[in-house]
Amino acid sequence: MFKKVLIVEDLDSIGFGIVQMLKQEGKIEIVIQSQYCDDAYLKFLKAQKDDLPFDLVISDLSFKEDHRGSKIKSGDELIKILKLKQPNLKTLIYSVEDRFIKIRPLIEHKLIDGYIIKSRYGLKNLTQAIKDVQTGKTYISPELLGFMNRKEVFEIEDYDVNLLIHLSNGLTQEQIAIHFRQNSIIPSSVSSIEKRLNRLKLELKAKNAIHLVANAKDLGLI
Amino acid sequence: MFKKVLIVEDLDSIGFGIVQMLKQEGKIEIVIQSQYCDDAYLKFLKAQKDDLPFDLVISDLSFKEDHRGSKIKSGDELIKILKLKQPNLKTLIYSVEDRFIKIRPLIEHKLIDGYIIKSRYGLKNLTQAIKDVQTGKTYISPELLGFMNRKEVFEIEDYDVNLLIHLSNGLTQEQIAIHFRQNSIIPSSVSSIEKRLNRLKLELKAKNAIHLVANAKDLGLI
DNA sequence: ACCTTCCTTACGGGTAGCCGTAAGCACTAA
DNA sequence: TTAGTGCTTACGGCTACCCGTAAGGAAGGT
Repeated sequence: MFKKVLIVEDLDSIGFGIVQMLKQEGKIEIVIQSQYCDDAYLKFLKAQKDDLPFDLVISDLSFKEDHRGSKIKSGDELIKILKLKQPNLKTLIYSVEDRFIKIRPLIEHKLIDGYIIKSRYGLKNLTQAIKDVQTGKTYISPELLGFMNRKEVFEIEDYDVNLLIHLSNGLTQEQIAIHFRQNSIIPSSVSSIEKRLNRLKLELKAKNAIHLVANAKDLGLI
Repeated sequence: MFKKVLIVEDLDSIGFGIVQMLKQEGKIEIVIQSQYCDDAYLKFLKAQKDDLPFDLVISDLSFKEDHRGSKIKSGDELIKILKLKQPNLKTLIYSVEDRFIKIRPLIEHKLIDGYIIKSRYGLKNLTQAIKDVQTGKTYISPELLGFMNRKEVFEIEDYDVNLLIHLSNGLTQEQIAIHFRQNSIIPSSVSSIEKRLNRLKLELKAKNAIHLVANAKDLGLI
């Protein structure tokens, strides 16, 4: 049974909802809440130092920037750091993000013990996830299970994403080639860039460059 | 003082958070919750029929589709219908949407009595909004106030949005022209389409068509 | 009627992108 | 060494797009 849980969630309505729910369930002794990744990190260190470490962290993925700039920008970054400090820590992500392309790396790299999509029944799924993780299992939201077995490995590398970003910023292929050459990114020739874009158009089923960038944005690639 | 409030919010964690908060405040007698626009509409009609109508509706803007298809797709649609049924109804939108281009029409058309952005302090703002609306005022989230006075009227019409959507779907200007001609949308010539796109590129500060579509997507125009 | 203005449309020259072909180069296996 | 493979690069023809110019037409004012 988890004793001490850290909730990291920027939106107060959701954080409040989770905390209230956990309190009503009444199974977890200490529930601490934080609205900033950096603040969560400090609370985590403090707890370790006081010899009262957390045994579960539930975090959102993306956090709005505000006047307090945060050094840690996202939930997966935060968890990566926390796991380094305390490898036996259990971690859950609770996020509206439902694009599998964003979620898959988190699961495959065994960064997290569960991924719950914030949905109509997200809270219910979250309580189930907590139970599963307690018994050593991994929890994946039911919406995602259908994707888990398909491997259709989108062979999209950082290079491709980089290329698409430059394209979406209005650079011509020529300009991208020059930029790549200046920054020693290979391949850098216009010809190779064309070739890459062709492959991407095939993979993302795009008719032309505009369509390609639009699809990449919809998928959350860029 | 509001007696009966309807909360329309698909994500259970948020709906739960709002309801718990209102209960703790203890100023509203009846709080009813719904996770679907269609269901909310039915509950609303039922309340009218029973002569116990709602006097405030707090709704999200966008709702995830799920196995139950909903006829009413968004919070603003819902509110539009409810206001027809009961013109004195007070309405608030509570949403993560913070792009002013999406929010402005709701405010300008006097569709809503307040807009609260779900943020770190969204719940606090929501309670303030409820108070303001009770006294006949309109509430706008502080994040938006800076934009309210600027009018820099983006002269972007449905025609332009339509055009951008076709473009983002990979149609060539030629194909769009043919489509427009077939559907009696004017102007329909390639030349006019080029001219429109030029104007849009100026307004959205885009270097080329790819950049234009990317910017339009970021702004939430398409 | 005539002119002005605004919008739509047409056309033509220059440019970026698309597509196929092929040369250059590194690495591997026979 | 030689042949084969895979990746990068170069080039040329074709298409789509970009941009300026100008003709045609509708609406409104004098």
